[in-house]
Amino acid sequence: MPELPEVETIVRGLRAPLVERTVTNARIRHRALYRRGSLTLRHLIDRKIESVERIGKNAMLRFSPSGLLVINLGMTGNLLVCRVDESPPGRNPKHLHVRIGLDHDLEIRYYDPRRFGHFYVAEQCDFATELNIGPDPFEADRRYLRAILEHRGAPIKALLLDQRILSGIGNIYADETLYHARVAPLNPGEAVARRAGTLLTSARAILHRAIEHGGSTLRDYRRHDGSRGAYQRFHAVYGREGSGCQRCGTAIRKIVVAGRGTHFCPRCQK
DNA sequence: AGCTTCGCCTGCTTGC
DNA sequence: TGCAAGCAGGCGAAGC
Repeated sequence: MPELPEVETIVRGLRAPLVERTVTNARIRHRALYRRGSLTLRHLIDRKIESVERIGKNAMLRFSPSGLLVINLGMTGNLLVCRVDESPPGRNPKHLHVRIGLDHDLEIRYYDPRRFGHFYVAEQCDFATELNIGPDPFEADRRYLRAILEHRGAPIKALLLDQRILSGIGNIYADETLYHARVAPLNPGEAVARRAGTLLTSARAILHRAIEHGGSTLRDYRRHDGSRGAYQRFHAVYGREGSGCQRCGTAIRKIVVAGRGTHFCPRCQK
């Protein structure tokens, strides 16, 4: 489940091999991989990759003279760059859904077992309205978050997962952020609005440290070169139900919030 | 409008 | 051992 740290890691790895490359051809196996309103990948042929960026949990390529490609990796999406005739180890060809041919005999490959990912091609795009991407925790400030939380009654866990409010946080880092901030996941937004600054500080600390470790690899996620992230070793609550809280020893509990498995310490998160 | 639930999708785990 | 059911969840759509 690639979240901000995983996508940031992938994007950093793809930048050097991709910038200045020109698209020569493109094949996509399922039209359903396009997000609603997207142009086709063919629109990008003969355009040159100008930059490789991260927007929330999405990888984005900007092209010259114009155009952009936003890739959402869903839960199990994988991006890599390789030679056209190469078959990377550990990747099942039946999950290869998109190939974008480049000059220098390179190509971008998109593997995705569950096909929850989406491609979006456009000349330009308003991320907030067209793609539901708000500021990420490094861009947002305390006042912004507080103003939104103040009049929301949904559990803070659900609000942290809402990409329109803050982008980049998924299930793992929502739980880790709430633990770090000592905020209980079922607290309504309005009840924790005062703690918006703490939440942002915690999110940044968690995300920053995860990026330093190349993200978390649970099963499918791999870095652009096929290696695994290491941050899963530092998870304080995610996937640790039943074991002791690192701060107080109380057993970590797992409940369902907003349809997601939610892990927290019932004693030190209030 | 805000909140919750559902469905997409398939590999892995669990239970009989 | 083998098979079916259950579980995982990002995100958009539907329902309330």
